[in-house]
Amino acid sequence: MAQPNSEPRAPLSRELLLRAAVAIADADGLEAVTMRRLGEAVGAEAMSLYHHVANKGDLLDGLVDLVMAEIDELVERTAVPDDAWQPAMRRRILSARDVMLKHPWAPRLFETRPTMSLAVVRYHDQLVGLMRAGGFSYDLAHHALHALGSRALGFSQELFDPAAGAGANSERMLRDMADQVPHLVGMMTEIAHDDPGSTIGWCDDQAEFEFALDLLLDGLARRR
Amino acid sequence: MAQPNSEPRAPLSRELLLRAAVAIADADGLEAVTMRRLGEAVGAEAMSLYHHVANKGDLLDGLVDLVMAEIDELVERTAVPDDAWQPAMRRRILSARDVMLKHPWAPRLFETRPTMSLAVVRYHDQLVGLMRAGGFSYDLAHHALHALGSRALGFSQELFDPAAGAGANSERMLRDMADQVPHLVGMMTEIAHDDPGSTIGWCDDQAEFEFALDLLLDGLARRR
DNA sequence: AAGGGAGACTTACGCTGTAAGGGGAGCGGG
DNA sequence: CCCGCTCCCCTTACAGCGTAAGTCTCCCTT
Repeated sequence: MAQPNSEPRAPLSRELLLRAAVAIADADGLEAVTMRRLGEAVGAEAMSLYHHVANKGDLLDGLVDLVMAEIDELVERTAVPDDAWQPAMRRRILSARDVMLKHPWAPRLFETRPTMSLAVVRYHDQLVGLMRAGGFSYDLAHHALHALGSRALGFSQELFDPAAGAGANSERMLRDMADQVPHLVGMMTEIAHDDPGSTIGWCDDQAEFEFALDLLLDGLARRR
Repeated sequence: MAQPNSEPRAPLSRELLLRAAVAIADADGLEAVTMRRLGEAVGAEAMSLYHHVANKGDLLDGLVDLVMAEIDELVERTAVPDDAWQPAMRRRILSARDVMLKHPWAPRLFETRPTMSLAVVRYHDQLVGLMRAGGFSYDLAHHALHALGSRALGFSQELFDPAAGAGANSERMLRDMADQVPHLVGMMTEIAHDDPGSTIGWCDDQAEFEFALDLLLDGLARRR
């Protein structure tokens, strides 16, 4: 008997924990990432994890860094080096968005973390670098970061998400309170009429995101 | 002895609970609003609160409605009825921002709530109404809501908040990693040089918010 | 072979939201 | 007049959270 233990018992490193945590978050959401559940996923007890991460905050910070690395990787893979500043920023931000869409829990995580990781700071630094190369003053680049806000990282909290309203009956719900929100009902029915295919999911998030992004970038181009 | 109980024992209504919860959140943050702490604040046990709110989610929804009511009240008080759409929206959104600044926990609460309250829907409806009156198509108004995102409600998550980084040494921290983020260091030092008064709090959040808002509104005006 | 440290384990504490059931005051009907 | 019903508020308890503290068991080094 070469293996006295029936369990192979993987070596249990910080990397392993982070990847397992991503898997849990992707599958069941960020709130499902608990120390006990993570321990179970890697075949260990909750307290054993503390030999590889300082505490839960450290683990979450590790997740942020992992997501940022994924963004960097995607940016590098799609890089066309000598773009003008505007398409370059656009590409970078849309790459970030692609990664965020793969990890729906990431936006909330980024917003919740009390400190900003070095990876996030470096990401913004690179955006400022693009703008500087495009002739921006530091002052305008500074304004630009604030104008973009979370959109710079590829997301903007969708407060106005009709799909969140109990699924398929949200359209009906809106119609029921037609007297209370006449303009929204008008807006929804008209837009749904133009594109009768999808009444739920009646707006294309990707297109909306790009519209808003271009609105901002165009405005900045005009002020440059 | 007219009062057999030494404690006056207020009647303990939903309104009372909500107001006490706001007080706790204003004082110690949203995470301090627990059922036990709230019970203590109103002189009752935690479980007694469930006679007036369905559960904690219901309580938080009540807080959202309370904040929205405060916004509506402020908008009504500062209303100058027949503005053009752009200053009207600007005023409305900046009123919302004023309320959010009074309740720093509100943005996170709004983003965290799984469903959108009627009050929030009505707020957006009124924005669409303003845009319609200003000649917007429903399609453009729809784009506009997405472009504004959380800014429509007076906040935009400040991911890039230097004050969050351990207070007064964040400038020094940035300088220490100058080789890693050269553009940010350049930006910070130049802007701090222009206004040597405040190195921490070196950017005026209100001005930045208004810059971004106007960037968006101007862009929409041009596309109208 | 002995010593030591790394990495896993067990136990326990205080915190959370809330399910379940007990008790007393006020009030309406026989 | 008094019984019983209905509100409120109470106490108790449970499962789950992050994690402090202490213990055991290998394996590597000297």
